[in-house]
Amino acid sequence: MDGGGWRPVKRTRTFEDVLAQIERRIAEDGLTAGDRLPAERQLAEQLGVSRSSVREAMRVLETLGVVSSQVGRGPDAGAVLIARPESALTDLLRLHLGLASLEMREVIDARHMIEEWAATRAAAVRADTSALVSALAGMDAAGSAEEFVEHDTAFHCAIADASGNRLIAAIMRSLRDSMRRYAVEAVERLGDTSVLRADHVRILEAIDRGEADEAARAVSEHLAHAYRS
Amino acid sequence: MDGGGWRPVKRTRTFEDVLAQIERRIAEDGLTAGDRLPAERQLAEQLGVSRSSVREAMRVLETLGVVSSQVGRGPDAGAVLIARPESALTDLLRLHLGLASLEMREVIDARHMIEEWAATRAAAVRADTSALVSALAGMDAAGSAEEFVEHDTAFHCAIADASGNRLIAAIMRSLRDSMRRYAVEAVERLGDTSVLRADHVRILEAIDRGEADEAARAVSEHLAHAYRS
DNA sequence: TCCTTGATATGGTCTGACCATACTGTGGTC
DNA sequence: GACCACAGTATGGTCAGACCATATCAAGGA
Repeated sequence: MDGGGWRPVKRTRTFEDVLAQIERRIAEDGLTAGDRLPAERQLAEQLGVSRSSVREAMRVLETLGVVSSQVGRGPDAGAVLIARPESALTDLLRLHLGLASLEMREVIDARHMIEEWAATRAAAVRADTSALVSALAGMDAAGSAEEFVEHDTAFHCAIADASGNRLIAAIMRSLRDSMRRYAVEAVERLGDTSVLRADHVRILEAIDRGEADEAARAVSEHLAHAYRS
Repeated sequence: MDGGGWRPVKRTRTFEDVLAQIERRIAEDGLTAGDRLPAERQLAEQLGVSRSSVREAMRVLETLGVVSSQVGRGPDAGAVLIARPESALTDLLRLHLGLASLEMREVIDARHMIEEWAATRAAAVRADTSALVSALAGMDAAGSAEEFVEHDTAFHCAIADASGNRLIAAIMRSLRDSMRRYAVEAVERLGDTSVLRADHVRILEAIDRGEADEAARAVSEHLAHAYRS
């Protein structure tokens, strides 16, 4: 038994303290993307820790898509706050797919879920579809499966963007990133992409007309065409 | 102009090299959750880098929910591969909400999307609902809003689990984590939780009977009851 | 006015040391 | 033989200090 005696046991690692302090500062000072954090050496001195601990905290923040570090001197140098959740999600998916703690099937299904939801929502809010139109043009001009997939990805991510939900759009982008190779193989297997192009037009028109149910149906059937299995 | 001359410019940081090497090793050796990585000092020597760089790489992997480091000696010590995408997603959401690069509205909507999809899927596959039943019992016994939300979260996460998609289940858990305070306030504002309880039973029964559409409807109406706005 | 050049602040990396922790093995004790 | 105390050791966690590469800035000269 401790008998009530208490001594200050260190339970959190130093870099976790640094993380908490930075997070607190972000909340209290209302920092947002574009603002700068103090330099590593300065932060270390302020918090009374070594620069190594500060650096480990910075790696965490960088991994989560919250800061970006630039070397050199000047207004753009140092640690700047950013808002790139995609990068973290992409790394997350890639590593967990590699670890076999996720299967491509699950990624595909999640993508299906998001896309149907986003198309419904985009149609409901009569979203601007100019980004979808230019992605369509890109696909028409594509000369290889890789190029086609590139613009196809842009088209489908534009649907997610059009939903107006940045979180879901970020997840969508990461999912597509993880599926990249898979998508290219699917297109190569398919050979003729005219069916996919027709699907895209149908989706686009449904969103333009604000027909939410038709948009969802069109997306669902399109994905069935693209990844029939 | 470079005139075609080429000199070996260092474009990636050392810890990124380490990350790539570890990722490669995971892929080539087919490592999965539970396997151990070499010790930091050993890894540093193998890769010809300093221990600091190895440590920064470990922080990244830890942030992404891929490794867990234990001090001491023995079979459980060192860096062990794990599969906890939730922790990364939870940190991601918390920080981006703090940075105002995400709004609670977007989190709520994402949660709505997932839950409807998961309920549909759970009903379609006639998933086991025993976890839902025990969460229901927990809610009946709850004495405070916090306690109620705790078991409510368990109930809704169990639906996501029942969908059979680990990625979507992990996202669901992180979303609920981020919404925790918000959910407690919603329940306190509501006062009487009998409507929510009835909704839960309706959802449970729909899933049990395999009625996918009814399950989705029940979830949708339940969320409207819980977060009417 | 423009360019050169040195000063400087920044992140990136390395070395080497020390600490706290937790297992491992050894040896003594009953 | 069974048990326990204790030294040994491998692990991550932290620190201090140094050096490098890079990018800007400021001073000075052409």
